[in-house]
Amino acid sequence: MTIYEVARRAGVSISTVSRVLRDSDLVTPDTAARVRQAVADLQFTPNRLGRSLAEGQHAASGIVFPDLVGPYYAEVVLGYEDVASTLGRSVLILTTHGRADAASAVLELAGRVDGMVLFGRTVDDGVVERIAASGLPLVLIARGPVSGVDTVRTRNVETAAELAAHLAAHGFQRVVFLGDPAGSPDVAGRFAGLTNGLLAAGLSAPVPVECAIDLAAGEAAARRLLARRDRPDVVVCANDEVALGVHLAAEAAGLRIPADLAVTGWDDVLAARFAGLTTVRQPMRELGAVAARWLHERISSRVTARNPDRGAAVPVRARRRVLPTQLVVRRSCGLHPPEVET
Amino acid sequence: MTIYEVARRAGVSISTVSRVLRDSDLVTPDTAARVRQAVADLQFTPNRLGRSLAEGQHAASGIVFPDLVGPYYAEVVLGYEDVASTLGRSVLILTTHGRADAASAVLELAGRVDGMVLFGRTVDDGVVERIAASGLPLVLIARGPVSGVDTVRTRNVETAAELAAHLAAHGFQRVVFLGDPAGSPDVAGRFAGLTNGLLAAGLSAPVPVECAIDLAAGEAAARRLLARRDRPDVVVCANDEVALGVHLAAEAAGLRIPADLAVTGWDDVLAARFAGLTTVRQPMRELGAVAARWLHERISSRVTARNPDRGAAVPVRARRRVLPTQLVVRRSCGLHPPEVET
DNA sequence: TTGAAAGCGATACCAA
DNA sequence: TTGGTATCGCTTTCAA
Repeated sequence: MTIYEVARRAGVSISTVSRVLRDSDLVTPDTAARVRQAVADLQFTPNRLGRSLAEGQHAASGIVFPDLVGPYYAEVVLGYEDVASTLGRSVLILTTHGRADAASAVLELAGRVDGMVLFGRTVDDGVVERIAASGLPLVLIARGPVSGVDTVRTRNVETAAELAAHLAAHGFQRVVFLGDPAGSPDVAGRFAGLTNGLLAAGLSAPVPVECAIDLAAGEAAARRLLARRDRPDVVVCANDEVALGVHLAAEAAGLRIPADLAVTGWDDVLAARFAGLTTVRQPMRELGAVAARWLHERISSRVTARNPDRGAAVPVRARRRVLPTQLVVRRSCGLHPPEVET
Repeated sequence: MTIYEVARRAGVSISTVSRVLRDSDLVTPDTAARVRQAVADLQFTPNRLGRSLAEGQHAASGIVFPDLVGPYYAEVVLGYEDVASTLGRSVLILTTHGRADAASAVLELAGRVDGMVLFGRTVDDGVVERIAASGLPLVLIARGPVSGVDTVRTRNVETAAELAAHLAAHGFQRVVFLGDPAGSPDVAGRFAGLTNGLLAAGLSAPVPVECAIDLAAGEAAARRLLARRDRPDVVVCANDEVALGVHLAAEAAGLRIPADLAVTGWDDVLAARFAGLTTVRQPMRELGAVAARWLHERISSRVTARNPDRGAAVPVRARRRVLPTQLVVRRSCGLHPPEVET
């Protein structure tokens, strides 16, 4: 079923059918009606490929995640999809799963979209630079900046320092950080902020214990940690799921939280509320929404052969935005109110 | 940057470049090397539109959700994306948000993919039938069957009846169901099973109280419910988020769970574990994974002009699969072990 | 083994 | 206001 059959049925040329389809006003109401009738009769839907090829536009954008496990990514997708679809763009998602061929998958995706959003821990900066150099509009989420590319992230360092101050006020001494700072910029920022905060409070730097970002890993790591003679006072976790894993391990070991062990997380997922977990709230949907909006602006202001110069008012230089985060104190970090010196 | 430039640089025709790109063995290793060199030099990536148009294949599939809020959908996407991308298909997602123009958005998506998965509560059967009639491979999730279309769902009725029996054994009398059976087939099944189970146990049918499927709605509904003189013994919720909302409302009202009020949910999200919520576990990832696999089979066995008859062994008749679910008893439904008669 | 050329299904320019 | 036709970038016969 193509535009040719519609044209034949309506007794017009394909040009006219195309015009009617695009709501051009260069068509007599009468002819337009005949064409529309034919379209309805044949239940015709124009083929996107033909259309996109001719227009030089996919009318789609992509978002690349390292992984899709847990509420964090789900919320980001949600915010992204919502905005992107409102802006008339289809959404393609891709998960790299830390696979070795992630780069080729991302490159392949790049060929299907008018622009894309890349999370940290998906592909390395070399790939990002290559794609950026190809002229494809790009927005980065939760990763270090790449020259010339917009970046959105959430505040890690400052809020982690705030958390550290809070913990210091509780009087904790032995602080362990559960997570892999080398694994992601977000985690690195949290670790750095925690370190800063503890040092500023006159305490020693936290001990980092490498741990993957999921409940099972947190639980396993905590099991080992809690069996040690020099059990920590408080375990600061890279995210809530790790913290919830610690929670389970502590429970299994017969330790009470926070009496025997304090725990903190990051993200403020739903479960954190019910576990009474002290954590940091991130505007996850907003992260996706901002990325979608920025990407759209970049795409629609792009100067191409077919789009000589619409001259939208988008800054040429790369934008950076850091969304605010908020410390959420619950019972897992100790009895309250502590004597916080502010 | 097109195949023509690569051809010119390598000193061959575009046919040859295309062959090399497709790894055809009709090319001399020598020529192939020259072409690959040119491809590398120019950092050439073939345009997907041209390719798809020529092949008559998108190499992509879509999945349509009513909404993306909460862990349930996130897990389904995860299972879906994982399988689809492994099978070499890009994934497009679309959320209808109950919008009025959902049908046109879905139809538009249909033009971008080789097949798609449709959740319940997205578009009505008329649209599904129309798309199916157009020949696009389809798989339905969590919705009533449509003639000729594969359907995957999870067990609702039987497990809800099992839950009912468990609650009856606890001795509860006044059972309220929080959720909208008319709103989705899943919820309808849960309500029906609950009713069956209670009646079978000699109790009266549950009272349905309409409520949207989210935490805030559950909390609000519970606030009203708990203020009433004839407060229920147990509130059976359409899903976990509603149940967690009830949890919060009960807490706020100074009621203890389960002593003053029992609550149950559905889905077994992470928070359920930490809230001690009795619920039903659903294989959500598996739901997405099965849908992705079935869709792929339908797509690849489709007989088209370009694919005369690969004759893959896919049944012609529509398949139906009901994935098993599992009752997870925790403390929110009462002190244990109750005297369950089995 | 390679190349020329005919599509694939739209859009849009240029004439009429 | 309409129609003819080149074009988008690639795949794939059909010849050579």
